[in-house]
Amino acid sequence: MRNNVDVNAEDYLISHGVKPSVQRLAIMNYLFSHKTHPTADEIYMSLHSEIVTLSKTTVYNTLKLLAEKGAILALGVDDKNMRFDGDISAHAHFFCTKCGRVYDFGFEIMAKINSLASVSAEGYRIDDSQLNCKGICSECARLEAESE
Amino acid sequence: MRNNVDVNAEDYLISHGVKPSVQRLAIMNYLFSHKTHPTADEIYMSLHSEIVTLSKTTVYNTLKLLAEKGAILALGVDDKNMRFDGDISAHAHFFCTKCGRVYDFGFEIMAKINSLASVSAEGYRIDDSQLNCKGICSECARLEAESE
DNA sequence: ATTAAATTTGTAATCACTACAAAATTTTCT
DNA sequence: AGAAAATTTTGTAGTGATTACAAATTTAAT
Repeated sequence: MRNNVDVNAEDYLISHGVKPSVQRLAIMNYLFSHKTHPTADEIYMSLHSEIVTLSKTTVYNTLKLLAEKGAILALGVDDKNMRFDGDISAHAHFFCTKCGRVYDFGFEIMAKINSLASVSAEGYRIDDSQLNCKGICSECARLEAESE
Repeated sequence: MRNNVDVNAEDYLISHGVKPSVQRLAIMNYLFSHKTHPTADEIYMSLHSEIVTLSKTTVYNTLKLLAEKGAILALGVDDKNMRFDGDISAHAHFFCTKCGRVYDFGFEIMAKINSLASVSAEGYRIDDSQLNCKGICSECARLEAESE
């Protein structure tokens, strides 16, 4: 399930209670094919060329809807922009404060966390659980080391 | 260490490499005595009465400085406002989407996560690690149940 | 005391995101 | 099919948290 390459976006939306439309399918497919955790603006910029009439408001509305329906993840790792992820399987995220890229990791760890009864045992009804990490990614660390 | 009631703010700042000042001490003490994970604006509003000359920019600057120095936590649980925490011990946060309150929990879980080698083993240099949860808190759930 | 360095302050700007209402599209009903 | 209702999309205008910046103030150094 980690790789939704062969998942049909139309069926996927329907199965999450979202009525498909040209715009919604385009956004969903974008998230399926771009594992970069894009911002709303990046999605808009990219889809704008193929759907000329697309509005930025629609992108925001759709992303909000998809997140509410549990079809995508709205990530809070980057405190400047919201980032979106078409992969809803349990995993953690790493935000590089140097290059701004968001990486997936910790699939095992998040599965373990979510399986822990104690997380939900404190009387709260948890709808969303995210493990967000920040720091310097390996590539940026290497570039930094080289330039010295 | 979970309760910094008896910690001297001046010593605390110095030990974190922050030169104390009237404003910095006031903000640090506010976070020590208010476990509500306040926003920058809430801190400003509250301290404004005792330090009349206080500027909102100073509050933002100070919070940023303290977070960079590791003296406080800048929380990304609430995607509208940044929340701040004077308790830097490893623990998770729960944001109630109904009332907006932020609760501490998962002290054991976060300690476990941070001790797991796999978290830092993927080549990234992790500086900050947060487990952020969202949902409905027990009080809001009770109020909702009563009104029905 | 003077000069330099660090800190604070206020205003103006930024920019991600949302509100809102009109326009366009899709669905429903007869 | 055709009209009416419901849904979706669009564009503009706004909001509000955060930052940029430069002047003013405070603190430290010579």
